[in-house]
Amino acid sequence: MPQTQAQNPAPTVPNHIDKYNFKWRNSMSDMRVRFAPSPTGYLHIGGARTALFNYLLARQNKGTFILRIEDTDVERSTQESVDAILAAMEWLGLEYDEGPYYQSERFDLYREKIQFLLDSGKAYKCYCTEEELTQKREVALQQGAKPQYDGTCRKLEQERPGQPYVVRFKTNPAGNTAFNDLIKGNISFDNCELDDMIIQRTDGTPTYNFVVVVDDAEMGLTLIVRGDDHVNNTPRQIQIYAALGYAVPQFAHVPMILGDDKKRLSKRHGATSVMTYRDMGYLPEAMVNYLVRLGWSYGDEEIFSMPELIEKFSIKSVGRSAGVFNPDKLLWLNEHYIKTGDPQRLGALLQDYLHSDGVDTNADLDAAEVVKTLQDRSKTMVEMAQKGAFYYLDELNYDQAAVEKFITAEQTEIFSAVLEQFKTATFDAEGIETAFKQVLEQTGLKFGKVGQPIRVALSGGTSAPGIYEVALVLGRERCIKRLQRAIEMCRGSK
RNA sequence: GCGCUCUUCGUCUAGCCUGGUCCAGGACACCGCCCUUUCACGGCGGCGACAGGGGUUCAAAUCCCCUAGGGCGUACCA
Repeated sequence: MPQTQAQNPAPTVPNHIDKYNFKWRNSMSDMRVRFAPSPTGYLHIGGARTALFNYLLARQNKGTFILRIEDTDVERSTQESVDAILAAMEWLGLEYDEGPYYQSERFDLYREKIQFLLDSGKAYKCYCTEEELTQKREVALQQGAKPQYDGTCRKLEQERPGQPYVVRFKTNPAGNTAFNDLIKGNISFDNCELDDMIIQRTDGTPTYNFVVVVDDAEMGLTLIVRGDDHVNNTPRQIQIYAALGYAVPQFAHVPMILGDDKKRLSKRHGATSVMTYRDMGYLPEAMVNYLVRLGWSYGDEEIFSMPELIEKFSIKSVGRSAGVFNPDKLLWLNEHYIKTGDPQRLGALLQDYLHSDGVDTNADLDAAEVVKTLQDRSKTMVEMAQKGAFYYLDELNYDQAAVEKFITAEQTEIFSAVLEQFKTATFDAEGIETAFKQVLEQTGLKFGKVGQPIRVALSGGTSAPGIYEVALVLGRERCIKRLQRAIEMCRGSK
């Protein structure tokens, strides 16, 4: 871990207000950024976007992207959540350079820093009980006053050995604390709005607002990009940086993502877990593209590959207002990436989705060719699997209505004619087309008459890729088998 | 309540800093037409916004003020 403590010199950055002689980090060079999720659930849309922005910035500036797991709340943190977050980041292609660091493994460091604050009179022990505090808060709220800690223990003359306590940070009550947010601009808070926050719980564990400062500083972070639900925490964190003698990094607070009712995005708005989008057949590049465009833009451009993003992304072009998550646009992007994706790669993916549907893909079919016939017709990989299952199925799931209409005694002639042609035709695009032309000549029918019955015979339903394509991908053997089956079915019908 | 902050089509946004080129551009969605062997793809077109009110100015989406609405925070959660 780099030693970054306290040697940061002059705040030459004009961006920064430097009222209290805080030491500001002063450049974007050697950029170090981080994503610091707390492992209390899966990686959600909002977290993924924050991670993505950090990743992009790190790559663009040839900096370092650090992953840190904020698991100081031992009660709510789980290993499953860590695994889920790691898996989601990997899926999205957000590779980190350092970490994951676990805060739960760094308690010694935090304890040391808290002791330092205690020793230097910048923090104090507070013996107020939780009940007392909530009561005071309620009273204050009722009287229309600020629900702040009243500082009872701040003035305590001596310690009370044996009595449980929390440690509070002694906030500077005078003046104000300001910072220049790279997204939101200058933000200033009157210090009287800040109360003495708890930095160590009764059980001895440190709290978020404290450890986040220690870690961000100790890990040498130059820029903090995080959700704007943290802007209110920033002034108190800045005071801690100062008290600990750390240089203050730059901040960029990313606006929240809202649901369609303009409320903070949550489960009741539908899927918010990144990984469930994979399960629903979304491609990671679609998710990345969607996420980055939510709150950021680059002229009129909509489509961005990861390399393009690394080149074009800019924190300056990130909007200041919250954005509504729009599943339709995500779907459209997914459709786009499926349409333009590499058939080979999509073919491999398709097999996985097929397997999830219980379809055996051990047939001698070229998955890439299968994909090519379905790319223009599928918005998701799940949809592609549904539409493409018929290629692999030995026993087709016939659409009843289609069968009653198109696989009847009077179609037998068509099936037989095509069957005969297929037996001898050259089985390539041209050969198949010729075979059909022959049939049309023989029977004197128009393609419209022949097409649907054959489509149903080969695919089981009335909606499928073009007949020539289907026949070609299926290959002679399967086509013949399916046509024979259709003829049998015709006999069975009246 | 208090604090911070935000406000251009239903949604994501361009434009705002450096007023005129904006009776506001793009994208998704929606609607219509065309293409078509099914289903799709695609092409073309349409609908649709400067939150409201004052001011400054020859001229305001762009500058100033007020109002309204939204989001976040106000935890021994992160």
